[in-house]
Amino acid sequence: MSVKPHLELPAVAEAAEPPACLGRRLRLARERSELSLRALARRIGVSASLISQIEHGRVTPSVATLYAMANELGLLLDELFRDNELPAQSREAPQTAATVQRQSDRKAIRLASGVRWERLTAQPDREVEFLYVVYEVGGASCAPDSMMRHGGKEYAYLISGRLGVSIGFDSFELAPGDSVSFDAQTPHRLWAIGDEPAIAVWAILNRHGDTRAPV
Amino acid sequence: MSVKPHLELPAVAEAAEPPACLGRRLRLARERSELSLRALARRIGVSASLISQIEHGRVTPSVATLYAMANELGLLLDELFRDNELPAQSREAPQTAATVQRQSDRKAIRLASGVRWERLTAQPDREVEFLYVVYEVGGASCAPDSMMRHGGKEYAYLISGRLGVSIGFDSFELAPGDSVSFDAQTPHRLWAIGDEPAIAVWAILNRHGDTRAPV
DNA sequence: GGTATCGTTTACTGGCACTTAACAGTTGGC
DNA sequence: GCCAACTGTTAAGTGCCAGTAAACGATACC
Repeated sequence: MSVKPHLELPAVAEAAEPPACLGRRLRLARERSELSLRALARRIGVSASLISQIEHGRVTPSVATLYAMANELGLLLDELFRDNELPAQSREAPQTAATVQRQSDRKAIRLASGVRWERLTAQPDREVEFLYVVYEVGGASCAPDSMMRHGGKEYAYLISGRLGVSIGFDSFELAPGDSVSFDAQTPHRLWAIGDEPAIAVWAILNRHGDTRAPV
Repeated sequence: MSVKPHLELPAVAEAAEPPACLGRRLRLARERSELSLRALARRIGVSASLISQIEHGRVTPSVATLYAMANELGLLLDELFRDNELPAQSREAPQTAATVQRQSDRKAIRLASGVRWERLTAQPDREVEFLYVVYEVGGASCAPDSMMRHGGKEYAYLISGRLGVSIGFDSFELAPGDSVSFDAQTPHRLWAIGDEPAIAVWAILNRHGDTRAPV
């Protein structure tokens, strides 16, 4: 990062230096979203060539640009460049106990309403559903004028975006870092607020009968 | 972001523009960590004045710098600048049902071993512990040569950093986005790997007797 | 008083995050 | 065929701003 001081106290940590894989991931995400270079560029107000260069690692974007890209592609900044490179090492670890669920091979389902569920447990679990949920912009857990009811309890932690939560007659707006928990018997509805997808971790307990239907 | 094109297709979304509160949050985080400007600056290899300017919003840092700062302060990039400003609005919402737990007023406990637990539920919950856990660099759930056993089941989703997981005789290394789940009866141990804190969301189910003790 | 800290501010600059423009490879319609 | 409209890539140039050093005023301790 920039010129090193000549005769200064030694810098303890170098750290930083965005990983090389960052560009590759951005490209993968963009392709997954089926956006062309120019389409994405227009959406976030930069040139197409810049995107190309970023994806090729020729330049590192500014925070603003990177942030806008991540937003538009519905992915987390942190996931984006923690861990340098998908580790071939951890792959070698046998899936033995089958307790670990890698991000890359989660089972996912898309709901029509603009919500994506990704199961965080390797196998289906009878007691708990542990989920990574993405509420796309405009997405909601169910139709605008209806609410859910089912058995069990729900716990959620909002990672990013803004999530609208209606539980019974109360409504809340969650910001990243906020969390909710409630009895799933009371009618509830969740939806993304604003112009970025809302991303949350959910734990749903004992939804036995799973009478999942609008009340 | 930079000069606007003169006679070009209109940019659909402006987006981006790091929020003004970013600096304030960084400062709060630094003060919470009890690091001086210069100490932090030295750790991440930049000048102290730069940090000051960033915290005052006079400049926006590069990704590398911001990333390094977030790391050093043990906070998430996404939490850092999604949601512009702590919303006074959501404050006005009555804590009525007491289901929502705001990030800012979580109950936290620090374990001696370099692990911080923050409770994600507004009240203690008898069935489930829903937690935000930070494993500081070098932090671990228990002593290096010991493991935990207790009742119930555990579910974790790694938000950032790297987390070592030993369950029974198996060991794993989790990358951000990965998750684990296991029966808490089998001896287990968790620890941060690498030079950044590991941050995870945990759901711990029915740890009834809570005979939390090294096996 | 000295000499550590602490955080702040000024003035300067070098690099690089951006741009535009031209490029080559497709698809598809007529 | 050949134009048009799209894909992504690259070269060249520049303006800005993320970074620096250095001096600043405060507080604190001996």
